[in-house]
Amino acid sequence: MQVRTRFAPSPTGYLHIGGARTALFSWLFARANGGSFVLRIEDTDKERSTQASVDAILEGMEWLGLDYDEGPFYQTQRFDRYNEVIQKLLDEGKAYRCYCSKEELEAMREEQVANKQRPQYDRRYRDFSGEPPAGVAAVIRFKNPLDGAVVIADQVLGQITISNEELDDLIIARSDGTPTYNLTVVVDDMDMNITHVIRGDDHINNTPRQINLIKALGGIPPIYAHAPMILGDDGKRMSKRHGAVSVSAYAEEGILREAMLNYLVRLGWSHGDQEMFSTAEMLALFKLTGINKSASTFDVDKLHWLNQQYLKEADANELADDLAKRLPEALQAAPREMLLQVVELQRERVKSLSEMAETSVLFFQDPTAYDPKPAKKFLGKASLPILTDLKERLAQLAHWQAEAIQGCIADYADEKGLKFGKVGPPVRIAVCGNANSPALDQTLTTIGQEAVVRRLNTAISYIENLVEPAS
RNA sequence: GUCCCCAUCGUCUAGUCGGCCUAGGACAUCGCCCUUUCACGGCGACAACAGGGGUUCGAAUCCCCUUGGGGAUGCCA
Repeated sequence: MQVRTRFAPSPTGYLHIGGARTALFSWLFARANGGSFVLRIEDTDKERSTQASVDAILEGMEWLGLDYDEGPFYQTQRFDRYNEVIQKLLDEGKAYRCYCSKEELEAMREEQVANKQRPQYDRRYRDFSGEPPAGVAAVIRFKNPLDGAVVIADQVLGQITISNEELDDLIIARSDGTPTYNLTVVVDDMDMNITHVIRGDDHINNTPRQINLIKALGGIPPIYAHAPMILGDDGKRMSKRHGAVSVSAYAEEGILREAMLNYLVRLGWSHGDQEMFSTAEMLALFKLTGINKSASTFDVDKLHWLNQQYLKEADANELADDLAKRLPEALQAAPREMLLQVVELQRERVKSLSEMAETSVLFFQDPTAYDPKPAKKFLGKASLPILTDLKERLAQLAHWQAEAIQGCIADYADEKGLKFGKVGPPVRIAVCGNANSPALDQTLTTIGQEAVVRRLNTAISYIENLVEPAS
């Protein structure tokens, strides 16, 4: 059997973490089994669907590298087909028109809740044959079986049984004639020959309705696999409240694609104790049975850790390209060689590319201010002779290389009977503006002799102009 | 309220059909080491089988109940 999976988002927002993981699972399962992966946009809710959301979802998928073999199909372009199916159901007596208004249904629900009954449409029009009320636009409802039960053989949750008594006659076409979700999913999954439906377990409750619908249409239900939800750090369903939940926000932050995929795949799925998975490994190891049953919580710290791991391994040229783009505009023309050096110095020190860009400005631009705390400590009158002497020596260094620079500073410290810890920090603050920069010798090497000397001069005049505090 | 699902460290999880689990790994946190800073790295510490009943020679693993959490209960998907 040719495996066919699908990802079927509704375009009512960006591609969020949960959706991305569902897509990843579907994609992995299709690819791992030599099957096809279909993308379908479920845009039947015209009120909430937007083109911007479609674009955002497509972009997110592309960034993640989740390529699809067919689609994107848009449900709004398949209304003729849905109407055909609805008509067929009507003709066969498997569906009927219901003339209840939204207000009536609302009142019915309220009364049932007040009487501690389960809210359910009372099927008053199920066998109606009289004269329909005038001026009411009907909805079309599916005649759900009245007894028996639906059994779902879920690939991750196991067997789930739901009594038909719990299910009411769901609306398959709105009063304006447009089809609703449960109908369109069923028609599409059948028409597109979907064999495995992998989706979030918030859909578990829809599954028995859909199975009943499929059976009424003479189809064979696909195999279902409901992945647990991803929750925010407060245990609630992920939403904007929890900070960045869109995949593209992480792309912007400078999370590597590989890190994102790795994080996503480990959220609710595991293979023993293994933490790191390349895409190839995921494809080789992914199985639906490895998916967890319980919901998991999104943890951005672990994502960042993973990102750092991938940053260490990433291609230097690609990182340099990205770094240049993220630098302030005036600095983007920095020499390639220098960008590559900066990447090497920074890749182990940062958790994201945006952080790398922020902390790398100092290589390309003289400090515009000194970090107050370390400046107060190391850029005082006491440092003046050190900086002045070192500036002279560094300016005369014939070979501007890390080893020579290191030797120059160390020799100076030796001669003066100073510890390196007395000499290094003032130079660091003077040149970098702050106290947390990469190894001093390599940093100076990368910044370049001319700029270093210039920066030391600036720091020297800064100190000379300091108003000596009354002591 | 009703229905469905879930339940191991703060978080992600390991835990092949009950014994090798005085519960392992990773992130986070905290120490120590490395180090001119910050990181990286190394070593170590802290930290969990929700509770109660069973079944069994033996249960984190099986059953039941309770509790807790999530989802659904839409002319949203």
